[in-house]
Amino acid sequence: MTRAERSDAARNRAAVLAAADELFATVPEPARLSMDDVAAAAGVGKGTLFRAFGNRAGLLQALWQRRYEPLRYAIESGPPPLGPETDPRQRIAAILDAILVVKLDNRHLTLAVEERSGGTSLYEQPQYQLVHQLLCDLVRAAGGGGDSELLAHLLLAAVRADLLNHLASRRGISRRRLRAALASAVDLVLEAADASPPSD
Amino acid sequence: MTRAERSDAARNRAAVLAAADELFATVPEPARLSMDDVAAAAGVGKGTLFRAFGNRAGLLQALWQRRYEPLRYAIESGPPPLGPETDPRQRIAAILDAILVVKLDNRHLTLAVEERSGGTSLYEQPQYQLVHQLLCDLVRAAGGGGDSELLAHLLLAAVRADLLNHLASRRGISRRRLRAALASAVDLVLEAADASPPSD
DNA sequence: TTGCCAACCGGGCTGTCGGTCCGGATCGCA
DNA sequence: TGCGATCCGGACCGACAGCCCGGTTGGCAA
Repeated sequence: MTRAERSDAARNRAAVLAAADELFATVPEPARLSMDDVAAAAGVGKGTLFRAFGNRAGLLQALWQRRYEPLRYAIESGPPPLGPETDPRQRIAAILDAILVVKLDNRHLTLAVEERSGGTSLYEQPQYQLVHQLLCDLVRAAGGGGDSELLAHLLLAAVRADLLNHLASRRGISRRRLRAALASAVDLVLEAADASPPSD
Repeated sequence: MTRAERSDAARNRAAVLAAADELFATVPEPARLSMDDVAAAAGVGKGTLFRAFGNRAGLLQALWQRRYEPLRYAIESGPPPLGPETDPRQRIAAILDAILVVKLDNRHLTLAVEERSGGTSLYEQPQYQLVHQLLCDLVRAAGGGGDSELLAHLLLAAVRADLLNHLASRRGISRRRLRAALASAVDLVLEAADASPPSD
């Protein structure tokens, strides 16, 4: 049984989240943003920061979760095209498009979140595994005859933060073009998967 | 004009390459392999190591280049299916398959190479840009009607080192299954791109 | 063979950063 | 108002990339 958080702890936690959010939005290179920076910006000691979030990854997870929460909810129990009542193929496209947009809107943060740090890679994060599992099911439901598990990984590889960041920030490719290309690619893969029946 | 390397420098350079190759092949977590470790294993001072390769990224590049060289040569001027005389669509498949295999055979090394370190991401490496450019051209030549530049990025995203490492090492997925899934995915994308004529 | 100097060697040193620690302050309940 | 559990904060630690510089060595010229 975890006891309720003391009021000062809650206050500090909120201050850290706010300051970190602000920092990640403005800083040019998220990897260069140190925990000391965050603590200083939040007007809080480093110890406080680490007690509240465990480690850097924990802080990043907390930040990302707040950003991702609305989308997660929309996918789990919202109306079409994200919600469960949608045709699988359209839902896959809608979900990937939504993820693309959220990641673009939070480039630096997602970049930091997906950064390999410690021993944990992107693929071990529960966030990733959840989406992957969902996509797996949807691909199967959409009649994909191939290796749905790996295909789901490939779909998600298309919206990796560093790729998006490179294309959008470094190369200056417009959001519209990115969305169009992703939609087209997804469409092609699923369309074709549907056209060719399972071989065994 | 760069002067020729002194013989002791060449010897040390070779010792470092050999030792590092060995280390990256055996170590479980390449990110944990420090420059001190490499220097010690090579029986060389750290200063020597940094003078020879500039920084960690330089060492990794040198190691990777040696591994990648044969493939690069085969692609640039070898016989089919990798060489220039191949039908574009088959060549794309062959190149991606070959890259997949090389990366699987040098998991830890490629993992370290593609690790984002300093300010440079995978997408800024000349190695990547070369392959990307080639794939671009091939996709166009294969009659892809869509955004060939972005499509080439998506194809390469399918063989990212951390994805492969996760699937092969962590999840224990067989090489055969990986190759089959990749081939199938590539085929689907190109097949479909070919079937649907350019929209504008 | 010898002398000379530029190139090279090596490992100690620095700066940075994630993470820990613990004495002191604070909260909240009785 | 008293008291203990909880929390605060910044000094501290270990790890690591990269720099520095006094000492050494290779290789050319005389």
